[in-house]
Amino acid sequence: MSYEALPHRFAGRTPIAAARDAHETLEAGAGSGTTYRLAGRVLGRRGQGKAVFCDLEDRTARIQLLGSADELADEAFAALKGVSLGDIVGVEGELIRSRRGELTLRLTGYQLLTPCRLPLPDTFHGLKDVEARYRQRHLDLMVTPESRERFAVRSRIISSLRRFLDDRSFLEVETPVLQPLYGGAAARPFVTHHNALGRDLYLRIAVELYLKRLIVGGMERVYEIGKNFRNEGVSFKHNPEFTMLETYEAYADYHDVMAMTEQMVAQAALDALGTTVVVVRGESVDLAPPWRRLSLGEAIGAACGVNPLEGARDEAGLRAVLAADGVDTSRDRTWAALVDHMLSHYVEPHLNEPTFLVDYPVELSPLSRAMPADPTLTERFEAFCGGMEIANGYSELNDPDEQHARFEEQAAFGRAGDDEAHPIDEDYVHALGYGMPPTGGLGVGIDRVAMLLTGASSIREVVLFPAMR
RNA sequence: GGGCCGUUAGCUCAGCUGGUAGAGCAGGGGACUCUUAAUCCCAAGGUCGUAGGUUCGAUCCCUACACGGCCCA
Repeated sequence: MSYEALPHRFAGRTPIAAARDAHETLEAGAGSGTTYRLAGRVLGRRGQGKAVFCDLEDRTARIQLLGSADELADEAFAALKGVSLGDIVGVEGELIRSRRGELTLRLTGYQLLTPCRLPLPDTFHGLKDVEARYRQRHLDLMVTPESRERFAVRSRIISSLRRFLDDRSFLEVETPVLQPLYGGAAARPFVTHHNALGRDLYLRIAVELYLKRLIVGGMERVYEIGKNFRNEGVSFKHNPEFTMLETYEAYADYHDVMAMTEQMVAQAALDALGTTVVVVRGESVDLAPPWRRLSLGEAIGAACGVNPLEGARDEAGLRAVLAADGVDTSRDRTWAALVDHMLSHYVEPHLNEPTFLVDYPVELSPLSRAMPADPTLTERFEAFCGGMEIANGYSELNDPDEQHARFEEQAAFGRAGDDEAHPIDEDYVHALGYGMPPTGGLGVGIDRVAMLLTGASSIREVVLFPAMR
């Protein structure tokens, strides 16, 4: 088969679902009198000699085709008899319902548009090999309807988030992926090199510090949806590149941001699924506001008996609590790292319902504003659902001197062996010197939200081409 | 990083106590005018993840490694 002889286009086609929907009430054995042109991939074939039945599938639906020697030209019928599973074809004919009750296009025209030259996976059992589904996503999408739907949900989530923010006068912006200095999160970066500039650059681990410069500049409400890169292990909830939404709103604090977060995620669920109720790890969970709010210290205290945020910073004491439960703390170099470890060990896995943990220690939150009543804590929250962190936000620290001091403290953590400590960003501190209004900021892990709304138990199910070894 | 499990035809899977492999679907050829996991006939398809070891003989037992899954850290 010469590709040059194959059509370059197929005009006037109707989505299969639209053709089906228009004739749902057609009776068995009856014709609709309506002619359609359909195109898609052949995923089933049942030969009958002088009659051929196929199943044609496009993005919207599947429908049966019936081609008979009586109604097709000899050449077209011969071509149809030679069809292979997986071939992409264009057809034309009257929509009827077969005697057995199946909506069917009775063909008067048939054209091969593109052949499938390789054998398809078993069209009955589908592609079961998880590794093959990730490495050859095109095959997975072809034969796994659930997979196609999962990525359609993901797409609807992202458009819902954009609509939500656009409706509230947020401006979508784009900031550098290649950065001279990384920041905005506790993570190890990827390093690359710019030949012409003769210097190393980092792939961003967050967009936070750039978006806040825009707030200093007076943009007031900004957001960015894009890839972040973190040079860390992969797990069911970690991919080295992942999609994050960050928003910054001038004149708002973390309470405002929490309210927006729960509304925005609930709206995304409504837009993507038609409901705010999702099934998470076997339990039905409602994402409708308001979400539960718990203080971080009390949540840890309730789970293990020790509230690490009460009294003095007792590094040895926390280490002993974790060690008593068999947790290896050898890589936790600071008191803050131990608190973070307690959170992820005792609390996070059990937060199935949407929950805001609030009031994080200052050592763990170098970019958040301190609480007036207790400067050891900050106006910060993280949102959890399904045992995962899905969002993080705070009242933004806008005091340049305090920010500089926090960076210095981070540098000390770095010298103590914390390889996720923030580097000092003098340029950012300088920008704060021009005055950043009181601001509330937010980061949302889009992949995690997509997992939540699709019931996926691995991030690889919601990332089209996940990182594989 | 640790533990457990898996890797056999393009796909889904069998393969006993160690004797160099089978099925269904797909792909090739043929029959069939209402089938829908269509059916029937014929032929073809394999470095049993990789490398060692034990053995007369290894898909099978042992070791290491690779890749993947699940659980723990």
